[in-house]
Amino acid sequence: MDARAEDILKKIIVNYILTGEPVGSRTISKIIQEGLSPASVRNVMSDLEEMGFLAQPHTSAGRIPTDKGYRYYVDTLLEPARIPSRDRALIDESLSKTGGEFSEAMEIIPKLLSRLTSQIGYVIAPPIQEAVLKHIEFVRLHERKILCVFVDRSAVVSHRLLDVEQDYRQADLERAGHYLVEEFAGLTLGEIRTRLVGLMAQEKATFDQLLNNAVTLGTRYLDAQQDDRRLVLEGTTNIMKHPEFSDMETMRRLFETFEEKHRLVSLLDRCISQPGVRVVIGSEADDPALGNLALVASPYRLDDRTTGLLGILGPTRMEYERAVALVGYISRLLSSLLTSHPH
Amino acid sequence: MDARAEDILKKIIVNYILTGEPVGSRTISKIIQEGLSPASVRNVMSDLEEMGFLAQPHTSAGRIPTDKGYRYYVDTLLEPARIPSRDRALIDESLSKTGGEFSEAMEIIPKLLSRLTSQIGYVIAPPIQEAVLKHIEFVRLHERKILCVFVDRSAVVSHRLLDVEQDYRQADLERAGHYLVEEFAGLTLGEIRTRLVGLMAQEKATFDQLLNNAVTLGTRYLDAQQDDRRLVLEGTTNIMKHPEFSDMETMRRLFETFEEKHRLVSLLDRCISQPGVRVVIGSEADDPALGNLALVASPYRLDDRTTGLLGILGPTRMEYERAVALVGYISRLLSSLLTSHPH
DNA sequence: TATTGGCACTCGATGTCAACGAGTGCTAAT
DNA sequence: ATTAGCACTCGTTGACATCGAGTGCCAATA
Repeated sequence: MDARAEDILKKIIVNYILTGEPVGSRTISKIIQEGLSPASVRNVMSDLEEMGFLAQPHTSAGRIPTDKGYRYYVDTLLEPARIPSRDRALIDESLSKTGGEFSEAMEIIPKLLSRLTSQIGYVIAPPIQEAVLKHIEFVRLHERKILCVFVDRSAVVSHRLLDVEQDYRQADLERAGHYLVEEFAGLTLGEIRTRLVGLMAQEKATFDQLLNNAVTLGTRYLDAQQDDRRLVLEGTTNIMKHPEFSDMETMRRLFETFEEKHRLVSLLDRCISQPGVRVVIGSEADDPALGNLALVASPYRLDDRTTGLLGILGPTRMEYERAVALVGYISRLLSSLLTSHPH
Repeated sequence: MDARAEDILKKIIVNYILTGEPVGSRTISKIIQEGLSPASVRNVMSDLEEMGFLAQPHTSAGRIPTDKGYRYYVDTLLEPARIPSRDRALIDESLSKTGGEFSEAMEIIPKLLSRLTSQIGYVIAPPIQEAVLKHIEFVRLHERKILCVFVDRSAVVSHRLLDVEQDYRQADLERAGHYLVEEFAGLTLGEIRTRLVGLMAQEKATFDQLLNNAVTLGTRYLDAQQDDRRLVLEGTTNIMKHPEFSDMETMRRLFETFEEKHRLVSLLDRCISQPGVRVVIGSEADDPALGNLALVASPYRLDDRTTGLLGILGPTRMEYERAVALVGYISRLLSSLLTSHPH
């Protein structure tokens, strides 16, 4: 792949992203620096097609990028874009309004991403196992039913109904909650689980009633705890604006996917490994529902752990430069907010 | 409107609901009991059109019902349908699994409605003012930030961040929470607000610190409390199955409406007044986004207050008999579960 | 040897036209 | 009051021609 071919590939992709129309040799010939005739451009295009970077919708149409073409573009040809200062101002202001409170950032960031890109914005919260205990509370609802409310350090609240065998008194439940907070506040759920298992292993008889309750209820809660990570999507309707999704049936399946959030989460999760912005294009995400969608994702750090993910989701034909720049900027900003601040 | 016209109107509507095609005079002539020629049927149809019950998509097509036609059908011609016993079994089983726990019924019922009708199912929770205090808890997050967690008797949990002027100690917060529970458990938020206002009115100096904290925080929480009612929608993608919604732009606006839930809530709220199943058809809900949608709604009772709503939302061309029967049955069943059970 | 002008060819998009048929409204006969 | 008959309407379908953007290939060119 020589420099000229790269240049032409890039121009085709940029043009196609802009217009949505297959682009022909004449168009490229006109915008190219060194005067090249359409015929020459055609030769190059033909090569690019043979290499799998371009495709023709039909014989007498121009070329459009394939997923492989986008891939090459994103990996090799992408130039870092500057974020317009008004966008940057909006981001800075919105994020500072959260006061570094993670639970609020979870709401705002997908909205921000969606609004700035006209695509779908999303955020995935860190796995629940890494939530840090701030407060836990058991409330007796009636005879055998207890509500457990868990508060994470970042003010994320989750709760769960527990069916228990015996009838606890509310006062005992409170003491159990207190005990757990005293003992485990500041630890992650994962760590707490380990400790509880350890305690369980010790001989049960040595426990006093309080301890016993606390351990039992704590374990019950952790067991009931699903392994789901909260996912917030915003701007799903934006996808309907793109003409490439005019088929109702595909559309419907796509929206069903959006509703089954866990599927999306597990898909997105695979991107979390390395830091920095990553782009997954269409078929690379081996999920048929995401047929011609691409996603731009970046992990963010919370306390020097990189466990959450944020980004955008849109048609493969999207403005990658802008998207990558925005996602990168927001994830860096969020990370710094979350680590500088007490939460 | 004589009996024969009614009969014909009904047959047209039933047929149209079934097939989705405009229905012509021949079709009706064939299925009518007393032999009537197509020509006679045409005369009646012409009258019905003049009266505004039917319309023609174009001159050489059959007739389709207008909103007014559906209205007449629903009000006058609808015969109570029996619910297939397998559906009934499914409903009974699903609802009994909730154990009468309202918070769980909120999840299950819209799914049930959506699944049984292939439309959109929804439930609106009672207004927050009527929530009955079971437990309240204040958690100090940091200096000026407090998290308030509220638990309703039906295990519905809601929470809110409060910015406060002074730095409370966690122990004080706990005592304040306790005090509120002791004093006000079993009262609705509305009632509690009244009492708190009363307490505030008494001379502040007479309060001890504990009381003072409790009153202040309680009031702060109630003030921060938005007046939003929780709405759960399920099966929104079902709407895409219907050919009458093939236009992407309309579709997009519709889905945006679904996302702005408060708009839907206020729309649905208007139906809450009288008991029993109600049907609102298309234009009657003066919201352009719901263009050719109809909704079937029934309030349900929680403790002899009828304040929640449940039902389905679908195209005006829907099986009203089935829908009305299902919504009625489920709302009656839910009401009885919620009043017989301790929650 | 790389580039380019020229040219035949492909194929979707657009438009026109006729045939079809489902359905209507009207009128005159029953 | 009902209905058979008939002319009329109008969306749908398919055939066909035209247009034009774009291609592939080849021979000429620098």
